[in-house]
Amino acid sequence: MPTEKETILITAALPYINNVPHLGHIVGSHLPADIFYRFCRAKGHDVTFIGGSDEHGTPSVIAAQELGIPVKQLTDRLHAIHKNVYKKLNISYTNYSRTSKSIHHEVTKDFFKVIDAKGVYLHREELKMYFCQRDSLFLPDRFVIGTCPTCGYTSAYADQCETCSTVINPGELIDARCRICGEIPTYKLSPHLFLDLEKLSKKIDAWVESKKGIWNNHVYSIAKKWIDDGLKPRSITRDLTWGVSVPVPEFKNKVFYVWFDAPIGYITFTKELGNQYYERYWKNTKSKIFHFLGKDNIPFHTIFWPGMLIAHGGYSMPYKIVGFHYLNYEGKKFSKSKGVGVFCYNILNSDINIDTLRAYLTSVIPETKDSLFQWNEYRLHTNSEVIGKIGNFFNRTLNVIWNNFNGSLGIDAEQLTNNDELDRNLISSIKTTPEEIGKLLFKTEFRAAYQKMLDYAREGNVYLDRKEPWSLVKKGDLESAKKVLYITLNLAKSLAIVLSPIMPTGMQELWNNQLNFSGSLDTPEIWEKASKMDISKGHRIHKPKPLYEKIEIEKLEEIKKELTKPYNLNDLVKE
RNA sequence: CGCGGGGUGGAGCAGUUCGGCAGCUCGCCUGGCUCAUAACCAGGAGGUCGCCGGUUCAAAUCCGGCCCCCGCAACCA
Repeated sequence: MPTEKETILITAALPYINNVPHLGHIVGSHLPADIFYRFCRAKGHDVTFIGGSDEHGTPSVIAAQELGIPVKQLTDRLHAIHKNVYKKLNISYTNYSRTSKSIHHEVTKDFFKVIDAKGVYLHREELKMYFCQRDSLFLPDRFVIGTCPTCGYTSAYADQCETCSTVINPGELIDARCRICGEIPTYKLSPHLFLDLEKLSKKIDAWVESKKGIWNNHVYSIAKKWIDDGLKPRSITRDLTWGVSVPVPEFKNKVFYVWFDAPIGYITFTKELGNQYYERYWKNTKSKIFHFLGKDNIPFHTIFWPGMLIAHGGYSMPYKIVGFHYLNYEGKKFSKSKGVGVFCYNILNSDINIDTLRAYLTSVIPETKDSLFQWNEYRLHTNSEVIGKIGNFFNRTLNVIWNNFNGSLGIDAEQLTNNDELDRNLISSIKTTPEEIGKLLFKTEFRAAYQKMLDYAREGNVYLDRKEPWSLVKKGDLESAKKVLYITLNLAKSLAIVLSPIMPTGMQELWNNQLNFSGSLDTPEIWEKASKMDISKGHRIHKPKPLYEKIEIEKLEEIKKELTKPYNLNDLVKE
């Protein structure tokens, strides 16, 4: 039965480019989005996967300034690193772009102009801001440092003290000075544009309400709570030069707030692929847009971004906001400043197996609460689950066929007569399990789906142990042995397909070089084949060999050392 | 009393809607088996279900109070 073909756009949260990504970023959006994308493609949906670097905003400007380089150089360099890291991890973006591109500036301005022309959802307000006379620049709060009125920390920001976490109100900071030049800033009025979320509140609420049961509970609750607390107008402009300039004469020296321009990137990066993509996903009420992101991003994707879309009125609304919790590292938080964690820059030069890393990470995707990355768990997972259960099943099936039947069984499903209960159970499992796994994946329940894949492999192992085809061969009962192996060979084919979204490289190698099937596991609608017993009579496999290497403790130490090596941002962006 | 999510053997989770012997996978120990990169089978150790109190024949589950972790708190993104 062919499933209904859906039109699906998948996005992973745009990583903010003031540093290199760590594993928490990978597991919290890029990886699940990629698994989902690969699954949807295999299922035959019309699907596209986009993302890109979020380059604008104060933190990049400050980071660049501290390194003494132009901000463009910083983001050029970091964008390249991000792009390479995702490629290395087999994150198969259809388009991984960046917000500094001119097309994005145009799309953002157009988006703004449509809202502006309606004259309903935007208004201006004067804000009292720090202003540096020497730089003749309004200073965002993070550009102003001074002494915290609560704890006396001398490098506190104007909005919040990093040491004692106190929120500092405008004007309270002692000895305020410009972070760029050290000058004592004045305080003066600056006009800004605001998006009136209060006015949009009812519509946002109705939309959120319609997502009950589709979104995960915590995503729905967070959105609902924000609305119940009362939405307030939010400024969408900043006194910076790095960003998308505001196409209004009065605001010509300002840029859009990064949180205004960044989500519009989802539209830009689709449009970049061609107008037909843009029309199909963003101008089509039937398209389903899935946003994958970490929990810190939930309010922005459930409130602010939909508010923008409603105010604009001309685009499809997101279908599902898939929010994840955080991954911790060996019991601590990932921290770039403290050097805790795995920094993906190191992955570029590492020979760590990407499939097994992806598999372990899938098993700890923080779907319902924060979870833990632990090196030894990675080793154990690889050795006992990926190799012991999955790899071993492939290996023993293929080896027995190779060693005793010269790689070809010479039968097909027609010859499966006189099946006993064990045979019937496994055959029935092949017919139904891929669909069950698919349902879980479509519901973005990745851990449960992966667990089912492992159980599926286990079923094959148990069947082999019960049937002992190697003993049947010894006894001379070749017909029975062939039957058993024909069923397990079909299971192997099925497993390769369902596992491919998580372990794309190894499964593809198995598919072509060992199972000896042609073509790619990316082929649309290949998922249907996973529930078929359709291997032909004359099919001949190739010589089997192990797909993955076991990780010994010494090897683990080596990988760990390599991947946790501290890096110097300065060296990465200046070379 | 700011809000939300979470707290169940070492790890990841299910069970809480609607109370009924605390379960699954991995790890650890013992034994069996062996085609395979040691899978599978049998057995075992390991838990105050965050804490305190209440309701009940019976509480992980219902009620009240509290603690801890994480995120958010709108000019950090």
